[in-house]
Amino acid sequence: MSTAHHRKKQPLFVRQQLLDVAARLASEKGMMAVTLDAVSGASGVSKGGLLHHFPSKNMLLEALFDSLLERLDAAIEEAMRADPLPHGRFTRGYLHACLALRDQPQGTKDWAQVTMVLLSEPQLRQRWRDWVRERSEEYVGTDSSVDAAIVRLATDGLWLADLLGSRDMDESARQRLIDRLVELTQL
Amino acid sequence: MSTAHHRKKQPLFVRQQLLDVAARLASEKGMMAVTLDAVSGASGVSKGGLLHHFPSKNMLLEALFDSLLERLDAAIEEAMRADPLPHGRFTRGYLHACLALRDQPQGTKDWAQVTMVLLSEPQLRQRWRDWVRERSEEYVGTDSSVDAAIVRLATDGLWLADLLGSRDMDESARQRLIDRLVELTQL
DNA sequence: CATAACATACCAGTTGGACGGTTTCGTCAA
DNA sequence: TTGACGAAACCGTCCAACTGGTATGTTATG
Repeated sequence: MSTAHHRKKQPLFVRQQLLDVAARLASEKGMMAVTLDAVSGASGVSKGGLLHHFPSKNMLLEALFDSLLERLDAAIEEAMRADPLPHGRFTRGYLHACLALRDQPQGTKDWAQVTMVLLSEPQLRQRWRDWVRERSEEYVGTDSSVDAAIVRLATDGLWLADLLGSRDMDESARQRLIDRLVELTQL
Repeated sequence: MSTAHHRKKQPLFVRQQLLDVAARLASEKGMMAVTLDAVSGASGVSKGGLLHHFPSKNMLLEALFDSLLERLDAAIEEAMRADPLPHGRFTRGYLHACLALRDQPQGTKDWAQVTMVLLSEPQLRQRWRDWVRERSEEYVGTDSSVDAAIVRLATDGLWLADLLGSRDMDESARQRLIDRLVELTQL
């Protein structure tokens, strides 16, 4: 669809498109709706083509999950660069990265929803666990206070609340909550 | 399996057993593994019998989710009864209920994991959203401070960390974290 | 004996994925 | 510049296993 004026094959583009479609299906219809037929159908790519890019369904899911993690890493790194204070920097980066990812409509639709859906598969849970462990080891010097842990947990909770659409909180209350969380990282 | 010395048919027992098996499959193998064949096979009940108790797969999933919510409600209520201080009582009840549910091996294996897996289906997400909204309206008088909200979010995060098995935290650190959370509800 | 609680058999559609074919691409010699 | 050629990118078809669900039993229970 809409290859437009680019005539050359763009395998990376197709690959990304397949991931996007899989992500959209996952967030909108749930895990059970992510089938090879559905992905290939909704993306206009044949199933053979899909299986060329991702040799199996598991490979597709893992690739999707990895791309989400990369996006999160990039967002965290960006947030940390703008933060002069070392103490609790990673925790604040994690907080702001999660907040930033929920809004941007570009690329993968709903980052949080897709992540959640993918976490329902045990194999991908292990990947997440590894990610968490790596980070917590890396920033043990600056982000291991009790309050920092609480802020990170609350960030996960916020992430969870967002994806479930519990929109009972107005923006000002939300902002006060975030301010308070930032404050907790600095204690 | 193991109807033992009870000769009479026990439809409620069978029903509960079916829910347990579905829960175990969900938490151990993920959402994609929860099929009617798998549930009936693993429980020793025929598929016909399964579909007698739950007219469709959706009905089964919804019933399972409802049973989890009931369990959570009961645990919260129990925790709240033991709490003399009105201010922040629901938040503390929520915290302690989630902590209590994760340990007990009886009945449904891993409460958190199953809940998470079920939340990957959009239809069930709506049920959860309703649950949250009801509670937040009911306890608006005692549990609407910023810190209480943070504690509830952190509880969700803790719940999430537990289910992902991020076991990097030792018990003493965990206890200090919980103490701090309780402290925050009392501010 | 009516109804609930199961089991057994069966079905049409879907599933993941294997397979062989066709087009496009990069590259390197002539 | 060309053209050959192997690899990469993709398509269409086929299939066995499985899917959720129905229809029809059989047995227990009140």
